[in-house]
Amino acid sequence: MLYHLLMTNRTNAAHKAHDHEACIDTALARARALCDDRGVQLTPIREKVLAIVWKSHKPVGAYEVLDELARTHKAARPPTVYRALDFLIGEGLIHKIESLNAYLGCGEAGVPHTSQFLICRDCGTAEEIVDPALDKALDAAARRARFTVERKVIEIAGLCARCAH
Amino acid sequence: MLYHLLMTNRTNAAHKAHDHEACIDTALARARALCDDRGVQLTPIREKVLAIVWKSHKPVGAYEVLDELARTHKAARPPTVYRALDFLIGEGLIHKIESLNAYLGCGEAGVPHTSQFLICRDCGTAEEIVDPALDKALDAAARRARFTVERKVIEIAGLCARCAH
DNA sequence: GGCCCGCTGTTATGTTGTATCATTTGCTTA
DNA sequence: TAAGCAAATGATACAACATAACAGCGGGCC
Repeated sequence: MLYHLLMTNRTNAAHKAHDHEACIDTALARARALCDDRGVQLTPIREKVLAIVWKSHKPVGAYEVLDELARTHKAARPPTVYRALDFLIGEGLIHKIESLNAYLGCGEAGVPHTSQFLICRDCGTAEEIVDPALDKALDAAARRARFTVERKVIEIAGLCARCAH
Repeated sequence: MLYHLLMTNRTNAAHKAHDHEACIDTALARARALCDDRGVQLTPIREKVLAIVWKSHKPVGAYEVLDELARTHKAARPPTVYRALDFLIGEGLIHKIESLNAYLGCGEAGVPHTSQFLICRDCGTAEEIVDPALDKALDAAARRARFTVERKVIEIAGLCARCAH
């Protein structure tokens, strides 16, 4: 079941012209399943925030999430959003894009991985890629420096294939 | 001359217990030489900001720079600092550490390179490393995605060799 | 002199993120 | 059932990071 969801999502993410409704639904279903497995609460607010982040494949700012959330949840304030984002990051359901101070749905939720991001400055989309060779090279470099890795931020900015034409 | 400076600095940067006064002096001398070559102005404000960033091997926040700068330059305001930082980044004399919203002197100024950063969460120091293999792996990953790279952010957080003991 | 250009001064504001304490909710346990 | 507890949310205030916009100044150039 989880495997199926993963593959479905992966396929969608790989193509820009995809059924994004299905993309969101898949991500939410997977999130629900994961949280259920782990015994943590994907509360309505958290689920709504996750859905907002998944509205597109562009990283979304926290205050943009707040604006969206406030449409259905008048009491929403910055801490409401940041708590939900922190939870979602902690559960590996979204990533923070440090170079944009923005947040992006994780296309590999539930699968241990290190992501890299390709961020198009033209259309704003960010593609999450998982390249084990790159990850290994990074570990090797850290090891040479006797550095204990806890977190990796790899963000490549430029032009996506579509926008480079 | 430039080569000598580079090597001197590199040696210093590689050891934590180094003569940091010399480290700063070297960086400033190199910066002056580079700006002179390029016909751009390393004004007193810019040079002071560069010196402040080089005060340690820890990334420094813009407002920390501002506080320091204001000690000798009462008129300093946020734009003063951000303009200087932008200039220094543009000339490749400092780097911005995206995951910390902070700035770090570039140990390889004047040499075309892509840096990676090893940032210790314990002591706060950031080591700049240049690993061509890692860089190549990154380019290869981007190429596979038909992505045109313009900027790379590679920041590894964890524990440095000293702090991991 | 008159012009332009690069740099800095100055005021105000925009954007991103946290601290802190109060309240609610649902579960446990006596 | 009531007391107690933990997790989540509400609410207010503020801290930290960054930029917009316009004014003034000084040096080089015709």
